[in-house]
Amino acid sequence: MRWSNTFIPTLREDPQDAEAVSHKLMVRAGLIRRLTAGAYTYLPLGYKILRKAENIVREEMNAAGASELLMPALQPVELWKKTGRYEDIGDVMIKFQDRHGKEVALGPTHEEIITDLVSGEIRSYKDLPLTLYQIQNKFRDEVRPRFGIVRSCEFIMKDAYSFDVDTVSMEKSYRKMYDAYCRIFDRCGLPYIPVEADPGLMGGTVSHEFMIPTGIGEDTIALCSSCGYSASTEVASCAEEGDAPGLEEPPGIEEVATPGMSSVEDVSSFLKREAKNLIKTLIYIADDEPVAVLLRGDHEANEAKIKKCLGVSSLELADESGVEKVTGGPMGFSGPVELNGVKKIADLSIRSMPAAVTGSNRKDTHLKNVFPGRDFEVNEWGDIRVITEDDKCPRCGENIEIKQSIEIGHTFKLGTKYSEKLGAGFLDENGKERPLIMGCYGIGVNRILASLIETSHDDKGIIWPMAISPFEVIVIPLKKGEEAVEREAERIYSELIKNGIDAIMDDRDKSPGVKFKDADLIGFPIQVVVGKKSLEKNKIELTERSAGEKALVEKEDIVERVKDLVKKGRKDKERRAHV
RNA sequence: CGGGGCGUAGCGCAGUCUGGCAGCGCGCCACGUUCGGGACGUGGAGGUCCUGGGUUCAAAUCCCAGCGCCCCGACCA
Repeated sequence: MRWSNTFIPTLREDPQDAEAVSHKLMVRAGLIRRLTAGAYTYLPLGYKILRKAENIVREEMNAAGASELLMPALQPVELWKKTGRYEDIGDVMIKFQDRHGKEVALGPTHEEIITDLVSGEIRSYKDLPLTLYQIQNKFRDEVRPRFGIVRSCEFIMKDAYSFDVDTVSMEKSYRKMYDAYCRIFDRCGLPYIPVEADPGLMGGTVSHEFMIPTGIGEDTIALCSSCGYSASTEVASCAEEGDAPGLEEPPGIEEVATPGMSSVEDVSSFLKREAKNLIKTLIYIADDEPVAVLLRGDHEANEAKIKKCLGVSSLELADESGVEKVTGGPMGFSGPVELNGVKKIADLSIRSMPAAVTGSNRKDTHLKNVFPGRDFEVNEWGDIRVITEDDKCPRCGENIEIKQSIEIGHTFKLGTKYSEKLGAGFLDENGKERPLIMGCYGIGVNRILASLIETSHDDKGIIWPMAISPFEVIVIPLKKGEEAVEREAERIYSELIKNGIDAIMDDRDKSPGVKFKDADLIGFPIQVVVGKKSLEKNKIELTERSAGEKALVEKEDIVERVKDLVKKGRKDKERRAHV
């Protein structure tokens, strides 16, 4: 490819609407442009990288025994109604009516569609196991798209689905996909961490997220460097706090005036008590029943854990009027003391709290010296909070780290959630009808690009690994019109192409500075610079983007040297791939 | 949906407080000189100042309404 023949609009300055490094660099390097919030055009260079990432995914999926197919993005909503996810997914699914008045949707994911397909085609245990996948644009009407292509409303997902006769066999299929994911992310050069996660709306019992720790992303994970424990903060369990220090003569409850102090922050600074000495009381509506959730002031509710603990499917914070109805007092002054007729669920950390501060269920008043057990009873104790940096590792007790991450893949053991509802069964050896046991596996293909840039860049720009770079080599003749320089650059370029190396020729009539800056910004792994001065000494300059050091190479050797470097770069990925 | 910020040439921004000729840098076009880390000179093109309404002799600037984008939160497969 010649630069002058393609379209690589690089920018000197950061776009004003980007905050995340990957977003800024993708726009500056001429990889993407935004059309509207959450929808991006992939320019030629960006699209080329995307296809390279797709191909790695495709190769590993095929190697793991999965078969590629392509389902329509356009889907009837009936199937979603059958599984009950029509309601669950709500406005995230983009829906509209076709000309016949039929309600259709743009697929946010394809469990319903593939299960419906398979239900009509799979009859016998002899057809199983089976794993199918596709790489396709998905549509989700996100509440808040952000970080460029990290969370967009239209994005590219590899979604795979496995079908098995029983859970033992499903575990094998799951493991194959899990291992394939590790190989894919290895080959992409991504520092991924698989963590235990919450299956959420997808259903099933167990799921794993593949996370890339970065400065951005919407997920946080808890990591233990001593034992290797890793889990999404959605599920990471919190160790119970120690026993309450036995006070000789516990002081009695005391009322204090707290005019206008309705937040934990207000109350703690007003009363000069640390947030961790406060008990906050959140009123939730769980499956239409009000529940009081008690947490330490400095802790955050983990709604997934609360749901599990209560065994409910819906959980929503009560609004102002709901709080008043339940507690008799205004929002911001709720407390567990004398709060009757409502179920109270408390985090384990509450148990050992001495002389806590709580709301009184009356306006502008709080209570001091409240002791759990003595001053109020709790219906249910549980681990219902989000893990914090102050917590210890739930496995080994050492310190843990909380890291913001990009979720790049997610694997689920679905079980029979979809197959039962959609009638996807098979006949076993005994002629008995049984539901298919399913798993599903997603990779955000565009997130591979964003994650790579987040984890691999410097102040000059992107540093691509050989496997995902838009081109493996850029050839830069320093001066347009200088015959010897141009002739030599052309020779090297055509030799590289002949040798199957993915090279680009910067044939623009631009100053050397511009060419260097652009090459660094885009981040081609290898730069071959042909200049008059070194050419007079029969030398060509060779730079590896990751190291940044220039080397002078005899011009007779340059093609071989580049070939070696490219091969080595490609080999690295293969070696990692087969560990 | 709540909080904050932004919207002026292709891109990045100043001008808005205090109303009075539409500006700067980069990029772009032409010519010339240049050519090893974002060259220089000369000349030039390019505007719905987000949209609509209002106030005023006069609005990018003040007022009202709306739209779009970004960040934080809520939400999330």
